Amino acid sequence: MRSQLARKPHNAYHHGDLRDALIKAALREAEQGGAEAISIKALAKQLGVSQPAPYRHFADRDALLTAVTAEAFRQLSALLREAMAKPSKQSKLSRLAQATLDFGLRRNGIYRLMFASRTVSCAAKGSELHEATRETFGLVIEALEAPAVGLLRERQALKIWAALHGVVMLAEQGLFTGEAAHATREELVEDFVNETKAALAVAIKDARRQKKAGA
Amino acid sequence: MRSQLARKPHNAYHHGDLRDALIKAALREAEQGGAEAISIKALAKQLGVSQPAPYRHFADRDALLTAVTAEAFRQLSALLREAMAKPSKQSKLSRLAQATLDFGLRRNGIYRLMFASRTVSCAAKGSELHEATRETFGLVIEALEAPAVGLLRERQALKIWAALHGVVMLAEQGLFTGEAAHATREELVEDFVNETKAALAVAIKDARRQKKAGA
DNA sequence: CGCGAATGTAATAGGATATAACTTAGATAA
DNA sequence: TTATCTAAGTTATATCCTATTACATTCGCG
Repeated sequence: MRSQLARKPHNAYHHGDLRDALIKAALREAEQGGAEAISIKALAKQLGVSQPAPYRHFADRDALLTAVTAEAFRQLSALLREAMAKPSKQSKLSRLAQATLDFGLRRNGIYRLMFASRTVSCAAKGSELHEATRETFGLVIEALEAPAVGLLRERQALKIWAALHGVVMLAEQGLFTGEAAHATREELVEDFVNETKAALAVAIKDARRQKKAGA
Repeated sequence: MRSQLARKPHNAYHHGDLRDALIKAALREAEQGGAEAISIKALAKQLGVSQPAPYRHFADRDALLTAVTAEAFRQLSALLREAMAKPSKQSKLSRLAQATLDFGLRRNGIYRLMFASRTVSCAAKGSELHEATRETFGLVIEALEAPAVGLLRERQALKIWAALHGVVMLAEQGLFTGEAAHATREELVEDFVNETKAALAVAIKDARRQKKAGA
């Protein structure tokens, strides 16, 4: 649907590129208040168009939220890619993990929009959103820097990804302030990272041993 | 605020015990659609009272949501307590973990209400909701069946709690359907449980060794 | 019994989603 | 170049929801 030709005017209509403007403005709104903070009416006013104008680009509020969520996933992917690319003495996985935590805490509302709503699970298989989430998860697998031994790699990716989300979730709930405040979020994330590395190392060794025994 | 006397009529006013009825009805609504599915107007209609009647018991929608969330946490606590109490060859931690996963998937909407909104983090220290969440987390610590060695026990509780939530979250997002579907949610949870046990055992041994060395 | 607080109702304001009918601008083709 | 078609936007409106205000009822207590 997005025109790949005509780069400059992109979708230049009466009032400019409303579709993209809506997504960007909605992302700004969600930054603090999450999905609830996104109001079609308010966005329209903010962008200087009439209140029903957005409905020319999105069937309903949910459709807008879906597009916004997809964009958020792409931004997260970009962030993770960047974190993994920059040279560092830390491992790729560690950098990805800390970047995810950072994203989840800094862009709190966006994070909730992405992971705490049912938007994602309703995304159809070929949809923009589905592709965006798969891309992000692909980076997690990449960050493991492990060969594809059986299905173990995917499993470890799932585990570290789950653990990361749990930490972000608890951090936002304030479970780290209180008697357990001694364990910083970063420490817990590093724990999970190390456990993942250890489990992967063991699994790979096992797989090689089996291969050798078989050969 | 809850009257501890007058058990039978409880708070029998004009139309019965509206406050509790609202909370229960709201929980029913949230069961499927999460917090968004809770409409004060609809609840009032359902319970046969006028639309503004609920405002006699809750300052606004948020106040109702907070009370509902607290009730949900108490229900989760009861479930976990039950799972931990029943005799089984599995460990307490394993039973707590699987029960949490079960709750998160079965009562999807309720779960999102509890963990995916900002309601909890806004709960003041002595509030009903805050107490309810602390009680639940207390059960996690209890399930570890570990002595209070330094702060390690709380840290392990945080970690397993975080990991569990991550698994529920990803499961609801459908990340387990697809190429990674081979790893069931239950398997991942059991992985985390075992890692927690292993880490605890090591930590306790270390702590004892240090104590002995010091003595 | 009667008074006051707790509880509930009717009326209403205000904000949000969404649809229908009409208008304008931009592209396309005879 | 102009007629026309379609995409994009506007005004008006229906519907739903939250929330407040002012008024009515009923319960319990002195």
